[in-house]
This record gives sequence, structure tokens and C-alpha cells, in this order.
Amino acid sequence: MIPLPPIADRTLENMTPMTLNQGFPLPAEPDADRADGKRRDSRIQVRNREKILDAATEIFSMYGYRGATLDLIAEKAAMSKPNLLYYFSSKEKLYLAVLRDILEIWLQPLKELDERESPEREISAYIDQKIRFSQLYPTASRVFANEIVAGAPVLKPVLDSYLRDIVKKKARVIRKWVKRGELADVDPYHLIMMIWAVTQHYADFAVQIDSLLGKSLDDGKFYNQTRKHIKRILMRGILK
Amino acid sequence: MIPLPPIADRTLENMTPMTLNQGFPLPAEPDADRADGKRRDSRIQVRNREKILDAATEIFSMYGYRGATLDLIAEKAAMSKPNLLYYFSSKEKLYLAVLRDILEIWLQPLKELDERESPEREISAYIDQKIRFSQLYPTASRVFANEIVAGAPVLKPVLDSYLRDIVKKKARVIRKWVKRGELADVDPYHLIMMIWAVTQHYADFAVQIDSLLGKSLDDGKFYNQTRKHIKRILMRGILK
DNA sequence: ACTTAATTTTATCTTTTGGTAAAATATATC
DNA sequence: GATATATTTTACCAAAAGATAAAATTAAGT
Repeated sequence: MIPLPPIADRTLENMTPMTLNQGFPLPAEPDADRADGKRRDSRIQVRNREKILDAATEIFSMYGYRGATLDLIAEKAAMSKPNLLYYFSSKEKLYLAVLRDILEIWLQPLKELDERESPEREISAYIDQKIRFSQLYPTASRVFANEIVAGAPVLKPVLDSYLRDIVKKKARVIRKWVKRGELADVDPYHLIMMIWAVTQHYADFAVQIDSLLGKSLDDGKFYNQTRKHIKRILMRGILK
Repeated sequence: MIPLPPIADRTLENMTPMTLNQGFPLPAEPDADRADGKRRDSRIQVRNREKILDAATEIFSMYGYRGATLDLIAEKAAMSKPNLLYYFSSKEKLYLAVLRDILEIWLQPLKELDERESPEREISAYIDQKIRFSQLYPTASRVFANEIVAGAPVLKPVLDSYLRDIVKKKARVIRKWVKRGELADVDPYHLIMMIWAVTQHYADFAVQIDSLLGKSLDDGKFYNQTRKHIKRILMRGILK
């Protein structure tokens, strides 16, 4: 579970160290609300929280944190705004919940680069995972994109610590492959960035892809074509 | 000059064909305001419009259209809100003006792929242009990213027509190279998408890059390293 | 069935936000 | 330097948006 700090609106002076640093890392409490002894997760509770999170993910993915409104989210969740606020006591808490869910899946594929295997196999599998994520969770990817483009007001600490460490480890593995002569002399960090950029692009800029190619990753054929094409070029580019 | 339609908030029902289609293409009047016979572009006029456009670009780049507020923009432009509205009579008009400026530069590097030259030279130069754009106009790139991620409510028609045509032409050139055997058998569209994805990534996700690598394209050394690295991998990947 | 707790709705409040009106100030032209 | 015009400021407004209170309704436990 990745801990998330309170939102800091990095707006000129508004960006006090307080809001950004204090409280991080956090107790990592999934739904900070109602930590009392009451029974939760009733059928209705679970269903509605999920409905809200889904709706919120979609709205946040389109408009980012600031651009999204509880009215829009409530409408999409087919629910009154006060009712929504009954489940998530503030817009900020809702956003954090959404981000937490996304991070959980988003950080997963990173955890599997095995230096004992061939780079060909491992990197290929990694690309597969990333493009698969873009296919399965395009809206989640866009929420993430919005957050980063906005300057990562919430996720900055996560990028600076958690993600940074993971990437560092993976870079080490890649560097080892290079040293062993199994890979061309590539910079591990840039390679990882390239893979991220290309795979996420198909989710984040789906509208543009659709306008220009008339296709989306939903289309199984297009998905496979894209996947193979990316891999072909990248693998040719980095293998010895 | 690229014509821009009125903004359509693609929010559920709100997306009437009216707001989206009608009025496009537009008379392509740069600043739709004050088309009367009064003299414009006084020294002060020019300076303030520029100050506002700069501030607006920065705020829109962080928060997108919906998330940006005139108060924030006015503050960044060191100007009162009503004064800002004196120069751009609505948030929407201001956003359109910003987008117009961005499109103008953004669409430029696309116009130069010469099939009579070698793909090596041409594509290499193209990548250079794109990454250069990311270095010079990172905020502009993020405004664009926000607009696309949001579903391109304004730019959709431009993507569907203008950009589509340009890309189609360029794809033809690439395909010709492939047929001539000067390039590996790559899909032109995917190749273009890959180049866009990778080069824009360094501008759009600059915060993430900074967190993970501690660098930005502002740093000349890093810029060149990035540029060369991207080109090395991509060119190896596509050349015969 | 009855009681208690959980959920939903209605009404409302405050702040923010896009935008206007009109007065005040500065700038330019003669 | 007077006059007209352009620019800026001050004071507002109405609608949107985040949030709360309390009443009304529904579901659960006995």
C-alpha cells in the first residue's frame, strides 16, 4: 500500500512545505474516513464506493483534480452529491483514494525484471505488461498523466522516493545486461522512459490516436499490431 | 492560421453537435474581440496581451481548461481580473488564443519530411525538431497534452482534418522509403506516434523525469544526451 | 413488528469563479 | 494644456462548487 500525502495545490505561494511534506508518509489508511468500530463494507457500502471510484476516475481522467467537480462525479455515479460525500467526506479524500487504487496497479509491472533471464525476454515481457496496462486501464493512465502534467502535487513524494528506488533497481539490472554484452550500450533510465512514453501514449492520447488512425487499443487487432510494432523497433534498437 | 471552434465541454449531454461543429471552420480571426476600426496593437496592448498569454499558458498547462481560473492567470500576469478581461473578453477566448499560438509552432516541424532525402537524415532531423520543441516550449506541450487527455474538446476537429492530412502525407513518404528498401518494414503511423510519444514525454512528464533522473531538458548536457539516445535507439530500430 | 443504525434526500451555507458596470486614472493627440 | 481615448481599478453579481445539517427513508437485527 502506497502512502499518500494531503493534496498541495502548488499554486504560487499556496505551496507551503506544510501541506506538502507534513503527514508523509501517512498511516496508509485506505479510506481515512470512519475509522471507528462501526461495521463497514456492507453490500451497499462496497457497491457505492466502487461506483463512486469508477465515476471519479473517469471525471478526474478528463479534467484533472482541479477541473473535476463533485457534481459531475455524482452525476456519473447516478447519485446525489451529499450522498457521495457520505462515502468520501471530501473531494481531496476521494482523489487520494482514486490515486491509491491506480498506483497499486500502475507500480506492479515494474516489480519484475529478472537479471538472470535474458534481456530480450525480460524487456519484451515488460513492454507487454505496460501496453497491456494501457489497454486495460486507459482512464487510470490518464488520471496519472493529469497528475504528473499538473506537476505531481500529490504524487511528487511518491515519485521522489518509492518510484525512484524501483527504477534505480531496474536500471541496475539493465546496466548489468549491458556490461555482460547482452544489450547495446543504452542508458537504462532513458530506455525505461522510452518504454513508458510509448506505451502510455496510446492510453493518454487515445483521442489523438483515434483521430489519426481511427483505431484504439480496444480493437484486439490494433492492440496486437501496436504491441508488436513497438517491440520490434525498440528491441531492434537495443539488442546487440 | 488554424481555425478553432468554440469550446465544447464534452460533459455527458452537454456535448451538443451545435457547440462542437457549428462555427467550424471559423473566420480564423486571431483576436475575435474588438474588430472595430479602432487602432489596436499599441505598445501597452501588445505587452499586456503577451503577458496574459504567457501566464495563461502556464496555468492552462498545469490545470487544463476547466481547472484553470482567471484569478490564477491574472495573478500570474500581475494584473487584475477585470483588466485581464479587458484584453480577452472570456476565459474561452483566452484559451482559444493560447491554443492557436501553440498549434502554430506545434504543427510546424511536421511540414518537413522530404522523400528525396535519405530517411536517415530526414527522420533524424525530425526527431531533433520534436525534442527541440519539448525543450523550448515545455509548457506549450503540456497545454496541448491537457487538451488531448481531456478528450480534445476543442482540437478534435483540427485533429480530424488538418493534422490527419499532414500525418497522412508524411506516412506516405515513410512508406515510400520502406518500399525503396531504405527503411525496415515499419508502420509509418506507429513510427510517427513513437517519435511523438518519446519526444513529448520529456516535456509533458518533466516533473517525473526530474524526480527520477534529477535532470531536465533545460540542462544542455542532458538535452543532448537525451536527444542522441532517443535517436540512437529509434534509428537502429528502423534503419535497414 | 419494533427498534436501531445505515443510507438518502432536501434545504442551505460559504467560497470561488466567470463576468459586468461604472468610476477613476493614465496616455496620446491636437 | 485641454480633450478625447485607452487602460486600470473598485465594487458588484449570479452561478457554480465544496461542504454541512437535519429530516426522511430504507435496511438490519432482534
